[in-house]
Amino acid sequence: MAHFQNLHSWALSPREAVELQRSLRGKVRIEPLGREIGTIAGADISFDKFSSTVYAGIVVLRLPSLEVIEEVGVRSEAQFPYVPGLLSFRETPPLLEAWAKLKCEPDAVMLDGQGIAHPRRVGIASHFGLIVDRPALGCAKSVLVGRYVEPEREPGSWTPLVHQGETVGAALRTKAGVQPVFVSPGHLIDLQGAIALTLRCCKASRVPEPTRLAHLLVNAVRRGERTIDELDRTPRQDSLFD
DNA sequence: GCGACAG
DNA sequence: ATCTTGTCGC
Repeated sequence: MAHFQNLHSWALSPREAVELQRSLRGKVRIEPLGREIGTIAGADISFDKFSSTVYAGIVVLRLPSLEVIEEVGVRSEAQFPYVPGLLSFRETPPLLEAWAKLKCEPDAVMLDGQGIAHPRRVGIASHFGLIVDRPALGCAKSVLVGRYVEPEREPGSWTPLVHQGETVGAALRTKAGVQPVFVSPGHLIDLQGAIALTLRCCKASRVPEPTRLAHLLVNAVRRGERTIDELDRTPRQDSLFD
C-alpha cells in the first residue's frame, strides 16, 4: 500500500493556498532522475457538471511495454473550487485517497496539469510529487503560464516553454498533425527526464498512456460502467507473481 | 482597468 | 472539467 506524508492541512482558503505554495516552492527538487523508471502511474479525476462528487483514479503501467499492472479508484467530495493556479488544492486530496489504495509503489507519476510551469512553480505535479515523495511530472493539454514557439511537426520535437525568462517546461509534439502537449518537471526529475519519460509513454494518441488510461478509467467509474468495488477486488495478473 | 486563466 | 453525433480523413 503506497503511503504519503501529511505535509499540511487541506482546509485552506484560496488566499491561504497561495501562501502555502510560496512556502512549498523551496522544497521542490528539479534534478535528474535518481534511478531507472520501470513503472509509472497516471492520475486523473472526473466529475458530473454541477456536482461536488468527484471520481479519482490511478493507473499504473510497466515500461517499456505500457502494460497496465494496477488500477484503483475512489469516489470523493471536492472541498475546493477550481481556481487557475490552485488546481492541486481541488484534485490532490481525492488523488491521495486513490494513491493510498495502491498495492504497488510506482517509480514515478504523471499528472494531468503543470509541474513547475506555474505562477509560483508549484503546479499539481510538483505538489503531488512532494507529498508522495516520488518523481512527478506534469503533462497538460494547454498552457497555464509561459510562451513558446510551435515545435516542428516531427513527433518528439519540442520547444522550451518560457515564463519570466525561465524555461519551466516544453511544448512537446507527441504525434504528427496534432497540437503539442505541455510537459514540465514536477519534483525529483528535470525537464530532459520529463520529456524523455513522456515520450516513452506515448503510443498512438496525442496524450501519453498513463494520463489517457487514467482519464478513461475515472470516466468509466463515473458513468457506472466500472465500479470501485470491482477495482478493489480485481488483482492484476502481475500482483499474483509479485 | 483589461486580458489570461492547468482541470 | 462537462454538455454531445456525426463526420471527415488516414
